[in-house]
Amino acid sequence: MSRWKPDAAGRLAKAAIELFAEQGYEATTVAEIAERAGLTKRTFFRYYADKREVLFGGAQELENCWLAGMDAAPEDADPMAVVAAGFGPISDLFADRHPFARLRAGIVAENPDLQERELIKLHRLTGVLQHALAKRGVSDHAAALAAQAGVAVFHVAFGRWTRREAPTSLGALMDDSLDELRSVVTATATATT
Amino acid sequence: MSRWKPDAAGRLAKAAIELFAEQGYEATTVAEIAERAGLTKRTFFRYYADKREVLFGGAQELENCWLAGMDAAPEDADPMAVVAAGFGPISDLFADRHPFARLRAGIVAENPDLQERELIKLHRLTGVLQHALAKRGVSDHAAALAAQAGVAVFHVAFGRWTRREAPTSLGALMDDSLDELRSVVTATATATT
DNA sequence: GGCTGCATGACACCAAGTGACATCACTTCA
DNA sequence: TGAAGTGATGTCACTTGGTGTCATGCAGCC
Repeated sequence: MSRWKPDAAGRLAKAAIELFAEQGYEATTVAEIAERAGLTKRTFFRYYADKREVLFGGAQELENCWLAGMDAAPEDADPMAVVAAGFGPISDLFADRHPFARLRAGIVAENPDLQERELIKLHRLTGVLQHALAKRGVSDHAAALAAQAGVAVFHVAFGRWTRREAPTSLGALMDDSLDELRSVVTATATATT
Repeated sequence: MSRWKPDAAGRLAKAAIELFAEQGYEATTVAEIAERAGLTKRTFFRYYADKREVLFGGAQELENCWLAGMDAAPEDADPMAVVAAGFGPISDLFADRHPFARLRAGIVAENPDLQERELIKLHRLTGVLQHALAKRGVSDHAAALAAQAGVAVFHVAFGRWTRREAPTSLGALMDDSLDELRSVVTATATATT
């Protein structure tokens, strides 16, 4: 019918973000999003399983990127170092997406449903990292803890990154957060008993 | 119009569980649930915010119960002991609900949406416990860790409890899980570095 | 009796999501 | 060159979750 247009998924995501930012998540309808993208509601659902998912398309990419980074870590690295080996690639992945991430974070922050979905994504990510560590021969407990810690560090750093107007390096923020975590944990360890 | 019937919420929950068990969660419609309870779809949504919520009505009760148990802990108890002080009351709370819990667990296990919701509930619960600990003067880090650990112990023990056909004591299972956690953590601590 | 408050029913409505089929552009191959 | 195939999209009808609104019946109360 109408001429073919490239990157339908991308156009849908862009339209969605814009509309969510303009009118709020709940107030915008999937049909509106599709219309702004020059497509149809039906087509929207061919690219995204549900309305929320349009904001979480990056999750898979993040996962792959992190895993790839971990694969590149030396065989004998300790678990936390393996996890941290993903920080660099992740930083690169998001390097040019600061404006998008900022907008997105604001939208998610205002809707409980979206926060639910984000929580799930982080949870799944943790599971994936844990599994990857386990396949490297890391013990179950250590893998679980390192994965938890890694995702927590990413989450904190990413939050700080999106809250800044001027885009700093996400990688630096992740390194900082990891340092903080280390000092907190060791401090607790000394103070306990 | 029709004669007044008591415990509408309870009847809805009962009808829902039955139907979910018979036909699956997705395959049963809110209208069906309401009809079996002798009510209307509209009335269902007056008692439960959404279809999933009918399976999570106990969350608030659990939360209150746990907090009450923690309140009863001695002023100078260490954080983990405070959290564990809720185990007794929780065990009592669920004492006569084993069949229900068993059915419910089976249903939740088969539907991703319901698992999402359960994850959120646990997450919220963690936050509440953490806050309660903080109000007692526990440091933020310790509160976060103790809350996480407590909820994890509850989750594991509850899973084991529901998987048993004969209802054992939930309290005993929680105590066991806590012991396991302790040994795992100390073992890791010694084995590390 | 009449008033008030509460739980519910009845009804219309919106938006998310899906299934089935048509259509258009583009490719391939005889 | 043209028929057949393929992939992305449109069209349309439909189900279901969820809500707003108003009517109705039952209770207690003065």
